[in-house]
Amino acid sequence: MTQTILSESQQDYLKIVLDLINEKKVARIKEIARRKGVSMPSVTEAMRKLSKEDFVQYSVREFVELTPAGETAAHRLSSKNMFLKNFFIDVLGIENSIAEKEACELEHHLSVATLDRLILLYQFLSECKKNDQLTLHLLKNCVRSAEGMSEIDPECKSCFVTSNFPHQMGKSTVHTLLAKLNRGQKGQVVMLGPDTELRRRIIEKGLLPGSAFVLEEKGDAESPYRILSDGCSVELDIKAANMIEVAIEQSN
Amino acid sequence: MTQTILSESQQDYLKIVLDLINEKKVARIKEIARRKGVSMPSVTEAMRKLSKEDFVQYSVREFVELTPAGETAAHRLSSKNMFLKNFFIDVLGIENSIAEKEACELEHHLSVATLDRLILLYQFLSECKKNDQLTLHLLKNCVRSAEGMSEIDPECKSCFVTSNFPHQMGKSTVHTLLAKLNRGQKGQVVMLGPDTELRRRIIEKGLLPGSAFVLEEKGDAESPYRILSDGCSVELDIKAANMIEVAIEQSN
DNA sequence: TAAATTAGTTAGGCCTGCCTAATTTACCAA
DNA sequence: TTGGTAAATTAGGCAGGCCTAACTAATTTA
Repeated sequence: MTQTILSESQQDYLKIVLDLINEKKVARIKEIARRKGVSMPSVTEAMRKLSKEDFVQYSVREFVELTPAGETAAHRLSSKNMFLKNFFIDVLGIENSIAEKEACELEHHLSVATLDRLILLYQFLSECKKNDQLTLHLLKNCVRSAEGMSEIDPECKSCFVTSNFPHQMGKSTVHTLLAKLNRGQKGQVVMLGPDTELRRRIIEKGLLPGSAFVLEEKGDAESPYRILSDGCSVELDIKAANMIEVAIEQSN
Repeated sequence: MTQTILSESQQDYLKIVLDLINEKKVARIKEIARRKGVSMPSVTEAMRKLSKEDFVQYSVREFVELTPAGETAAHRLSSKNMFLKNFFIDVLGIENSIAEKEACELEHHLSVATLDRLILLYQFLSECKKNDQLTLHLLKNCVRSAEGMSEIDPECKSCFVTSNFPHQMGKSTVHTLLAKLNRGQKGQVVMLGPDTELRRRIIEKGLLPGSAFVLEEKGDAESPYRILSDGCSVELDIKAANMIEVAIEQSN
């Protein structure tokens, strides 16, 4: 596996292409240029280069498509971005549009090790939600409010964590393990389990708390689970699938 | 004030120069090159450019010095770096050398707004230390340990926050406000107060939790406090000085 | 004090990632 | 079927931040 190193800019291109394909089915040079804020010739050039290194499939005057390698890279970046943004909004209480910008700035520079720890912190606060409202109130007041530090706001209703999750958005959900889902079921990752080694492998595949997905193929001891997240296919062995807590919509 | 924008690389150079001046009194081309991992001609060129824009004072074959503008920029970056590193180590439990590298990666891309929130989070955990050991234990177990998530380690002795502070390093300290110190006293910033506007101004000056300093000039309603931190002079009005909690060594 | 060593500079190049201007292609509509 | 228009490409340039090779200045050291 020749690990070609993608520059930040190249990764951005891949992410934009992925987004466009998910949103509009096809990725055109012009739209890529618009989103990246560069001129069309710059995009043409970049696509040519990415296609030479086999991250996109592209020939003159055709739509841009992602190769599996490109999809992997794009998805990785994209999910990091999503998580960071949620972290900033949910934990640090940063305003949406700023959080978005900040996430784009930082996504390239955050190592998996650190990301892992941030995820754990995020998960810790999720746990607190269940049994330690007081601490959360305090945290909210400290971190979020302008005049923090001393008073508790008893009116604090919104929660810190997972506010972008479906169950925070008016839908009623239940939690279960990914391994228990059936083919075709949709869900959203809530929590990754404790095994560090395994957790990192999952993180590297771009499956982070907040990732929405559909189960495409239910695996077993032999064959892997295959899920579709962000338009990208991700394979997980059963051990990993048993370590991922997910939220699914209540079926009643 | 013509806000010349410094590139990342240029900021790095300034920080390295500051470090060298603090450590070895003078900054030589060769040593800058070594630390930055570039060749000497690259440094010469960079210094020439920085000197043209008045961030360093430099003429051929002489030592490099920082101008006030350069010092400000360097100090800002440097303190951001220190804080991030501490945050990674103390809160996220990341291993020292990785934390250091990660801090260097991220320091350029973290906005003051986000930095502010991270500082508040850090301070929140400091507060917890006083009255909520249980939550900290949980957090420690969740975020730091490999097998997190479920068990509480009753043996957890080290604390999360401020472990790089003098009082964590075997020295006995007391906390007070910066405004109350006398000229010549040394201290370390522990906490910034609640006023967001003011707090940001302080953060922008590079005075963050963890910053060590000496009070050079005690101010009053008229004249500012002047402190020396990291070899850089920082001025604060009395309002700011009253908002900064510091640790000083016990004088007994 | 002359040779050797080390630090720093000059000159010339390279690569990335952009740009503008001019041209080509593709498609749509009359 | 023929313009017209929009999308994309080609060509040529530029700046930042690096590099190597060759040279010069300053400092040892013998």
